[in-house]
Amino acid sequence: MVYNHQDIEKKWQRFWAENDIYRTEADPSKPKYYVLDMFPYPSGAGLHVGHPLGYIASDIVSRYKRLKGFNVLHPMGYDSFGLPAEQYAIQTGQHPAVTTEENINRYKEQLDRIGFSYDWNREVRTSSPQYYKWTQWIFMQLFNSWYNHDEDKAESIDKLIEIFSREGNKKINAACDDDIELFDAFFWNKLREEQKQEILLKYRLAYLKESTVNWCAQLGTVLANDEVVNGVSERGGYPVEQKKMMQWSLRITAYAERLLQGLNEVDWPEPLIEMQRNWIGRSEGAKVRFPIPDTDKKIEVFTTRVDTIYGASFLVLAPEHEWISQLTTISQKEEIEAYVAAAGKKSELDRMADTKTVSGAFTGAYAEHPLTGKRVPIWISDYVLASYGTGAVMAVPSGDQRDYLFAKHFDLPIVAISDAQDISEQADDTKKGKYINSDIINGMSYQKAVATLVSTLEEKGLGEATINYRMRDAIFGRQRYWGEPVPVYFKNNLPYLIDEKDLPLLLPEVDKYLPTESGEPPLGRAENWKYKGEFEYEKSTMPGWAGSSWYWFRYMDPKNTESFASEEAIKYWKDVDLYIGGSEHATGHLLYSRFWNKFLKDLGFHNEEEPFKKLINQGMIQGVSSFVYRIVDEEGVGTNKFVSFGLKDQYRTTPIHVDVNIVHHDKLDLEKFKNFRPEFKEAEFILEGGEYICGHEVEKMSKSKYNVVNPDDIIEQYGADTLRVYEMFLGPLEQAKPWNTNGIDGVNRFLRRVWALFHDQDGKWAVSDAEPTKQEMKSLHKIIHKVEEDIERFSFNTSVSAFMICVNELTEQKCNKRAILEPLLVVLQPYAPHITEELWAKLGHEPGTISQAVYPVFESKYLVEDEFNYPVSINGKLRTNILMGLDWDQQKVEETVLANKDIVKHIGDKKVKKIIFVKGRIVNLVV
RNA sequence: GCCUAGGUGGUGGAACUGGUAGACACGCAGGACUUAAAAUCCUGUGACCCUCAAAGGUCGUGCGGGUUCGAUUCCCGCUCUAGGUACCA
Repeated sequence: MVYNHQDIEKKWQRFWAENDIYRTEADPSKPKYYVLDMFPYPSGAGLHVGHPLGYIASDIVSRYKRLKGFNVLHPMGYDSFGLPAEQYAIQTGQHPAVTTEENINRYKEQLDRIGFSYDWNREVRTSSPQYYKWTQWIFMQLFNSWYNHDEDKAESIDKLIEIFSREGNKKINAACDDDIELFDAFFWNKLREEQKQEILLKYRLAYLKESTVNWCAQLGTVLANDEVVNGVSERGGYPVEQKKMMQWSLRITAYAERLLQGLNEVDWPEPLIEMQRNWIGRSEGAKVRFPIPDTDKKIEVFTTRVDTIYGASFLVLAPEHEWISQLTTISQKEEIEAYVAAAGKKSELDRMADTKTVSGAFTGAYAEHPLTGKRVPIWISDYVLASYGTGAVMAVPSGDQRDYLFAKHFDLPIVAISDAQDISEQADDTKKGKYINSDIINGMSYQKAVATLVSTLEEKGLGEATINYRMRDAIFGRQRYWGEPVPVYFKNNLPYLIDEKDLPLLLPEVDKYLPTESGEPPLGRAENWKYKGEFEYEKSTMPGWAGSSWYWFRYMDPKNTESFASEEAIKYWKDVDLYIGGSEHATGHLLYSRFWNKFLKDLGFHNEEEPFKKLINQGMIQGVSSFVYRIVDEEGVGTNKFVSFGLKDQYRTTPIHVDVNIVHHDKLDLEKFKNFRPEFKEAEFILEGGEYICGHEVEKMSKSKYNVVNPDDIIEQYGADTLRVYEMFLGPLEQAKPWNTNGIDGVNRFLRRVWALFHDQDGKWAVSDAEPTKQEMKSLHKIIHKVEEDIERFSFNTSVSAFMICVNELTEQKCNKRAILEPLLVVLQPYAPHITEELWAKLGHEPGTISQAVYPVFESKYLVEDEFNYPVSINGKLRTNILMGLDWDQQKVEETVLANKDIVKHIGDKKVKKIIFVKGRIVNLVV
């Protein structure tokens, strides 16, 4: 019987589903292992061959860990709220829920064909009310919490109210809005309910505030910082402008320090950790206040170089700074207003593109230098960003290149502050040398100067050491339809949570998915949509990342109606041991998830500071586009003649993308090409060696480039097992690589050889119960050891190679012995589950047990000692070229060889060709 | 500019803590089976030199140095590629 992948794979996939083979239950008698894939957004295009790469890797790890006796949680679900379904709904009127359902079904079908070991009983969909009920519920907890910096955790808002009514807010060290005013208990207790709510809103972790947001007019919504890339929207690439709006935000900045510290305890790729560090952007420095004479105002600046304070010859405010209009003198009013208006009109993109030209305007006002008391002019310029620090800087032209250019341009004083500085051509930010022109720190070194200045400023009440973070609070509202409704209603213009009993707050039906005529979000179209028939609901919905910020908890207990996951389930499954997904989520999903995880920990729902202990970024699989070369006539018009790649230089040609599915090994299938597009029906070809050879190029996989390879086609032709093994064989998991099918035949051949081991030349089942030879045992144990080692370090490509070697060796030895083949199937099962299931069942085992049961293959009794261990090199460390990885007694071997230096001819059964000595030590044995 | 990762045959890639560089696979060449093709199997395959052959030699992991008995691996400088990030004070 030949290996028929189509029948075998269908048969086992059905068997697994019908018998619920991969069902997982919490089982305290077994150690748990949680393997998570970043769940997909089910787009209309379906899966291409790049998507399953990470899923295959995680599936291999899952199956392997099961074999090792772990209780493995390996779920899959859908991040099913999102823009494309809504855009489609706007165009067609089709409800996004319908589109989403269809797409999910298609995804499920495609995923099932690859043979994953997901427990589909645990599937989650972020857009289902049973799921988003709990997303809303977590939002309510955020609304009901504040961040206590003294305890370094989130606490209930009730506790805050209690403190307010007892002693006001003077002793509170909270994460809050920066316009807080201090009050005592007496003041608080006298306030009306609305006034209290207004103040509390400034402390809540989910809060509503007038803030500058990234507004994308084309998408009709605001975007979070991580959703804006290079000044345009991440989705669609539309322009984004700054706009002031009342917006829901999450106070993620309260967690900045913990988010940073947590990075030290996770096992993540270094680039990703670095990205998050940069995004959080911690910088140590000082806040310094420059008083404005004749007022009680002080301009606060943030600087990382207080030591240069004596070189501060002017202040610069961002054009958006809120005091500008008050500061500006009458004579400067016109100029300033013109500048502010011009800066406001500039898009983020323009502002970034033009960093060379120096521009700015003088307000006419002066501040007082906090240490020298000298008059310091106040300027505005767009090189100062409103969103960073305090939106104002003290300009030190001698130490900062931007300040230097500004000073040169507007002829402002440049004061050297160190004797080691060279400021003739440009600013010099050296910390070396002795300070000059710097009064109290003259002659000091950097460290001492900073300490002296900070204490002096603190004494005067004009500054203090501080830590500034680049990260901003996360804008949480979206003016969209297809997202979770925010469980909030308004009374007297103030937000209140709906009753927990009323969760989930269902997404209402609307007639169209567009904003209302009055500019309200689509939910404004819902008729009679009022809380208790009376109060207006919040009309914006949650952003795409809301549902994905806690989903790994839901998999632990997906059907729970009492809580987001039961205490027992969380206690057992704890956290994600291995998380596999793309690096594009570095500053979005992965940051927000860590934030929600820490928040839920603070509330006592679990005990893990970090949700994802180990994380792997699978590399992107790019497409390889194929080209045919159409001959162009004198006028430059394309003919219907196509010339093969090697001969194209003899003609005038234009390259045309051709569907990669009709090209194999760069050779074009001429008949299929003629049917590719009607215009090619009568195509003629100039061949080389009887073949038409195509050119190729690596590009991103996309429909328009005809280079999308669909896993279904590969599975149809070669089978899911081949696809799985081949994707692993392609190269290191974390590396980006182009898809090509050039090597797939080799992998397919390997699987057929596995099949052939169990059959004789006529294709009849032929497995013997004979005792294996030492040679055969050696081949087997090499692979067992190698697979274990490779999976532990996520080096899947090398174990595929090892499998090939193993099968070649066994084939050569004509080994058809059960004692060898049975364990071989077990270790191969994670990579190729279908073919191994089939052979496993034929060996007389209960179907399904291979992927379910713990098999003692990895236990030591299967590892035979000593006799397989041959040293190859001896020098403190061992290399085993003959046998991979098995331990051997180094000292013993070394002693033996040294004692018999002249007569050693064999080690084990290997002939020693050469003993290499260096300085009397054996460095290497050539065998 | 800054941060991070990387540069190995015709190709994808091995070489895990410094120890025979190029495993495994693709491709290519030759052969077997076949009327023929496909499939399958066998042999060869880094470059160069030498040899009828066996054998042997030299060079070789982006470039230039260094440490070492020995470097793809460690150190210094440069260069190129990919990803991230940027008036962040």
